[in-house]
Amino acid sequence: MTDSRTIDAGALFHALSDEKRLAILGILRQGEKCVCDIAASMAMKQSLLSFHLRILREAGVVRCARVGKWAHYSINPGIGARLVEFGEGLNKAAREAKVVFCC
Amino acid sequence: MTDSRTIDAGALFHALSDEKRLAILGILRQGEKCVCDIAASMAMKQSLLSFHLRILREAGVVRCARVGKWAHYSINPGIGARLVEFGEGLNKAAREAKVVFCC
DNA sequence: TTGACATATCAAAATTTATTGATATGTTAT
DNA sequence: ATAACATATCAATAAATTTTGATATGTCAA
Repeated sequence: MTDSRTIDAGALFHALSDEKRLAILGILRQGEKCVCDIAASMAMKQSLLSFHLRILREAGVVRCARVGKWAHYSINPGIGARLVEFGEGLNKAAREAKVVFCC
Repeated sequence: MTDSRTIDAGALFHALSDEKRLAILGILRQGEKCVCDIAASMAMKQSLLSFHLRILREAGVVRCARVGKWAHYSINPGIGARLVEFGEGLNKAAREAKVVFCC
């Protein structure tokens, strides 16, 4: 059960921590793409691309729709909200932070 | 120049991709803490804690104020906004995503 | 000024993650 | 059925990150 609700923050951030995966995400910002299109704009071995796509997929960052022999990848709607939520949590904590000198 | 504006997404997400660092962040949500306090609630070698704090610090997630022999760590105000911004960018892209069948 | 303390840094070892090349799986066209 | 294609997976290696133990640095108190 790896849907957009069940992903843990660690896996999500790990998926986003790699430059190549961020580049893939950059390409997907334009819209849905099949693997061959991503490969074309990335100069990257097919098996490696597949590896990175899997990590993004399993972390819930992207989703995949198989259409015949092609795999169409797109940004998972809802993943942005997860990040916004996390960011707002940090904001809230930082705003309310009590500066209690502890030592 | 490692301030809250100049951090790159890769380093930021990498800092947040580790369970122990997320746990540290969880503790800092309560407010500013010195290293000894964090150590007390984390059962973790001092040198290892220092290592993780450095990664969080260099990614701009937390900041450190030295007070005598103590180091006070707190969540960097502004880091939440970075995440919110990134998340909203993804949301926007996902919303506007053209499903152009490419292959 | 010596000693105890808080934290940081360093080098080595352990662990994890990324990359490569080869092969497998499933699909479409012939 | 066969061949060509798109993508995924696997085992081996390479590279990066984390953990450990030891030591260094700076601060405070006696």
